[in-house]
Amino acid sequence: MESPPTTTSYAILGLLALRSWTTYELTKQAQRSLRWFWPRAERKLYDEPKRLVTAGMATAVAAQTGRRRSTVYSITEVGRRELRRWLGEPSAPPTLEFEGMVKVFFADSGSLEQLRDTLRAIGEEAQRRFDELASRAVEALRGESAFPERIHLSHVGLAFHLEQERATIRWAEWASEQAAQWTTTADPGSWDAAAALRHIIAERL
Amino acid sequence: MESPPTTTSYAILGLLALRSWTTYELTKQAQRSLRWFWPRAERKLYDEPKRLVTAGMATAVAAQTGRRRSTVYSITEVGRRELRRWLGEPSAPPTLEFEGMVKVFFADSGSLEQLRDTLRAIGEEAQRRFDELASRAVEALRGESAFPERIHLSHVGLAFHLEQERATIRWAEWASEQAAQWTTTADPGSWDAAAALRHIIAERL
DNA sequence: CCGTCGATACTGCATAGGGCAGTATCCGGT
DNA sequence: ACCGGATACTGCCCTATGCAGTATCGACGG
Repeated sequence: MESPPTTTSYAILGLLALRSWTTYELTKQAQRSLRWFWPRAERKLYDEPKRLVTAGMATAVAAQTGRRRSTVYSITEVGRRELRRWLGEPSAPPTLEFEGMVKVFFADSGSLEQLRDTLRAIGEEAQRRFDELASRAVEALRGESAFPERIHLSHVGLAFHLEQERATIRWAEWASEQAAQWTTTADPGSWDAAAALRHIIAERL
Repeated sequence: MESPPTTTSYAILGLLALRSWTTYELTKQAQRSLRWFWPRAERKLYDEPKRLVTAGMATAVAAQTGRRRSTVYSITEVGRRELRRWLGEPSAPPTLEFEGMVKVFFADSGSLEQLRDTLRAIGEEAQRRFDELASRAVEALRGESAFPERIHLSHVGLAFHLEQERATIRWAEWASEQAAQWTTTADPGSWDAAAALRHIIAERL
């Protein structure tokens, strides 16, 4: 690895610390767990383990299923040490990419109907994600987790994401109610901005 | 523009729909407003308006301050139409990149102290962002906004982000309390996973 | 026994995006 | 006359995404 390891490198390294995986398994696992807080395209997850091997943080063992080759990656002692060290480093602030919110923010270039649809879609998507997380939680309660010895860590993660999605669902409902009082997207009419804002600020702290 | 416009293209187009800007002003404005839901590096914001011009959605006018050149970009009628059309299209689901959460998720490869520090840093960062958003809200209440006719839209956005940060602050506190009960990062000891999870699920819905 | 389909197991390529360094100029204050 | 901060960008290298393409394997149906 000529260039220094990225957060993605350490995310993959973290998965290798749990057990050895083929790249294919690694991509599936990343979809299941990492997706929520470190989403990466499958394509990238095929490159990253190779970099870890170059850096001495992982080893690759070629496997065979009939004529089909596959590669099993495992963490090395160097890798464990590096991972441990990284866990003590300061983190980059979280970043959110939210296309729906871009549409809400520029809603005055479109119609009230478009805004309503955007808000509904945001709420529905959040509900879908909430349900997925909730069913993951229920599975864990039934002991159907892949790493039962790690449920304390997946629980705190789950709690965060459930909170986020729930906040989004409630916000989308509130925003729809507000927008319903507007004359057009560019003119809120008699809608009381100050009252709405006071409500927002009072609600928290 | 040979390749089709991206969400970033439309985000810039949205800003141009408000008024004309030099690229420099555009980057500052994007830092202020778009950063919260569509963060992009300054570098990218210098390229994007050129693409809009190529696509016929904006025009560039060269300006001069003494010997220093600058470019003022404005939206075209085609641009307004395109923006309006885009507002009616379905959006990509939101994605979150949260390095701190990667560290929490893999905390069992490190020490309890590292986990405590990570959770504290997450909470502090969320508090900082909350304060920044809150002061933005207070400015708006005092009528110090750059686009007073658009406060209804910035308010709904502000409400969302305040909610998110507040949820993060509360979660970081809760997670710290949970972690304080664990023996090590790999062993929660007598900590009751099921109780914690029921608490999480009961809390919402 | 053969075809198909979904899962496994990748690679190449074009483009978007990030981060950092570098190059200027302008303006206000000391 | 000089300095520092704001204005106004560009080049370069690397990360990351998305999509298409190439195979093989195993199960199931006809």
